[in-house]
Amino acid sequence: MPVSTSGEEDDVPLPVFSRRRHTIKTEDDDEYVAPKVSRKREEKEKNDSEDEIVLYSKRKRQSKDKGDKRRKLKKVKKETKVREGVKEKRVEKESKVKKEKKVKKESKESTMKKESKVKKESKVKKEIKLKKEEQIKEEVDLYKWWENQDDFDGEIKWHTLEHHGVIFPPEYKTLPKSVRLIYGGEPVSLPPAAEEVAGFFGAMIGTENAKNPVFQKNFFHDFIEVLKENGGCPEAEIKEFDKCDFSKMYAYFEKEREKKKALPPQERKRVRDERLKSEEKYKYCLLDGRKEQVGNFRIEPPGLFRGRGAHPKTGKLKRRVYPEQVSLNLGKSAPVPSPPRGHKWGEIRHDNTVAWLAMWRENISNSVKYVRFANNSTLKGVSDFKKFEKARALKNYIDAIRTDYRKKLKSRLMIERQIATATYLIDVFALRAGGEKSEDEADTVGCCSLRYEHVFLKPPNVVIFDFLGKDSVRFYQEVEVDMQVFKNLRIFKKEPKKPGDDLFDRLDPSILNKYFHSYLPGLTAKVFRTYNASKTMQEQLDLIPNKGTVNEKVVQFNAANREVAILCNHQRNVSKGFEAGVQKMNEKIEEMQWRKIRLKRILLQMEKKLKKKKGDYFVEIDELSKETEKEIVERVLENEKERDEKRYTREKQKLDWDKKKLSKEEYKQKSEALKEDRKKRAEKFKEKSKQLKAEARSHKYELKGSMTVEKIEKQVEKLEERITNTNLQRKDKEDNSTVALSTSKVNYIDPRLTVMFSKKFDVPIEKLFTKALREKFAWAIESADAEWRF
DNA sequence: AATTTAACTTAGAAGACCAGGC
DNA sequence: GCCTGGTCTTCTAAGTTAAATT
Repeated sequence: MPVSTSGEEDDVPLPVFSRRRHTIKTEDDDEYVAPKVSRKREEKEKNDSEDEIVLYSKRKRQSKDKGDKRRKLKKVKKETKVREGVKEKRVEKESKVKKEKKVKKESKESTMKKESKVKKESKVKKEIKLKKEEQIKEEVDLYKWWENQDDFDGEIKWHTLEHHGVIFPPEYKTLPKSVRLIYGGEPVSLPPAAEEVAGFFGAMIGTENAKNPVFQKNFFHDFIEVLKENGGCPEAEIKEFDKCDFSKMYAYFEKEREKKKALPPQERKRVRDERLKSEEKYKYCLLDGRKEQVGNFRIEPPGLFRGRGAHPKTGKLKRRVYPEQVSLNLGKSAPVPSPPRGHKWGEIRHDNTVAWLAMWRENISNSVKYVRFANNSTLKGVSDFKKFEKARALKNYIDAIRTDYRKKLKSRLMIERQIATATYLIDVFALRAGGEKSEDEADTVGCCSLRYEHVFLKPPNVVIFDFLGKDSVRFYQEVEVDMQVFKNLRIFKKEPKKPGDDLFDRLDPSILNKYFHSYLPGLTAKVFRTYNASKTMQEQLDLIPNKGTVNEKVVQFNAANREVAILCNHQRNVSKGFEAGVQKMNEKIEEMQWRKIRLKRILLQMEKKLKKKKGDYFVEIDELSKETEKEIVERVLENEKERDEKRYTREKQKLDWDKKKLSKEEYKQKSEALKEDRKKRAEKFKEKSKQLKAEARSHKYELKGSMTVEKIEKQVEKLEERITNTNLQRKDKEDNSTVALSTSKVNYIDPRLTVMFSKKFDVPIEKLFTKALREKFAWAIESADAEWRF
């Protein structure tokens, strides 16, 4: 145990080790040597440097504030002056763009005409659909901010802002009287507010959440609270979760779900269109006179909080939000949207330095939720663009940063060593910053918050990371690290540290980020993730040869994307149907294999000499054992039988459904026909079954006159194609089962890389970006060419 | 406090499959 | 035998909201 120095512990109750930064013995010869200075001096040094940091940041802040103010003033002046001119210019530009688009459209139409003669109707339909989409897009997305980039630095985010407020979830409608909570065997009545909460849980019976004891406890606590607030339950005092029986409620919701599912399509469409129409006006807002889309204009409905991982608050009641709790952010001269009848808005603000339209405070952890612009909006686009440009700027500093941290890995100052080591981890393993978390959040960590137990050291230089990261996604990696990093980690784990203690006891994200700022203003830990993700993507794309079909190229692109996703540890849960899906695919492949072999046997039976001509072609015949074949045949038959049954019940159902519309005579006739059909099928099946089984036994086939060698060979070829295809699909499915590609595509890979790939490899961008992403990344689609590099 | 990143849920689209018509 | 269009199934994208960073 090292002797603690001076009276430092007095003020801050930190464990001893966290205040120590020297004299740590290591087992290896190349041990960490404490700086050869007196303790006093060391302390001074430390204090000095710490003081300096504080002073520095203070100074910086002051000057920054001043500068900001000055800049702000200047900016406002300049912008108001310039704005008018810009506006004019913009109008000009827009009309020009419009004209250009018109011309484009016309030429497109003429080519379409030509094509339509050749192509099928359905294709034309698709094109029309696309065109419509384009038109809608044009309406919204006329403004191309990226052609006007100069007016986007500075604090001011907008000059005028109008919107229609938010949509509130519908009021609670009480359940039918018969649908009750059962308490201790007796149905009880609940005040509507409490019934609603009970219903939230009732709807979740059977889910993993509802089985989670913490979820149950939190739910029940809040349920009782609401019950008490509303006068309680007249029949019984509800105080034990285990006495509650939600099955009536569950059954009711289940039935409602079924009903909704069974709704005829037209009715569904009608409901949907109605909803869309009533929401239309909330979808758009007016920002600096331009129409822009709003993202989440709906206030979150009440429900049970579904915290991820082992969240201490999971299951708590997320309360209903009323207009009184909602603040709107609007331009000064914008009309205030009228609140729902009988209500008032909480607050009207006019803050043009922020990018939100409305906010409210939620009751789970008392944080703020915002209504923001859509992903295709100017403001989001601008910040996305800036994000990627910042990551690209890091390119010019990364060598220096790497050289520095390699050097500082051996620094005599503990804090420097920790900074260097952390930077190494962030740079190499793409860890997140790892801010401190409170007790009432899930226990997840990032770099700075890594603890003793999250890192296992295996000499000489293997490290096993095992911890829960964001969203409680497990980060597990066994990796080789730089020798010095290994030594450092060992030092950071040195006694008296024990499980539960911070590995980087001198660090938090702000310290780390301050260090990064010294290289490049605005450089933070997360920029490294963006940089390394995009860098990796660039490298991976560079490896892809420009050949093959479009689909093959897309597969290659996805493989590159997957590398990035793995780097960023973007995982997803294996979907529940996955196992079964793979199994089914395997069976399908097996079946096709069997069909192929069967065809080849037929070929041989037709012409024996074929075997001599191309022996290899027939080798696989012997690779299918009789037992397996029998199994396959039985399975094939089983499936067919099932299908026939299903088909019958379906048609019967349909007929019964239409019963009212038909005369008795008609109905009778039709059901007779159905039965007849069923009988016929059964007979046919029996025959087929007999034949296939016999074939499997004897390998003798009944040849039909229409068969020719060429035709069968063609069929074999087709099957082969399908088999390789299905195999590929299965591999893709397996490879992607636990990896989420979209997160990196949406957030980390510079979209211009995707655009570059699209142009260079002649892959339509629609194959790589969904409609939403095409809109979000419109700036990239227009600005990158085939030669663009990250 | 404000913004970005993230996985989960769900609704609807795409694809597989099949029957019936040419 | 091939095409087409309807139906069922599977997959995906959009939407939602939790959980990070700064």
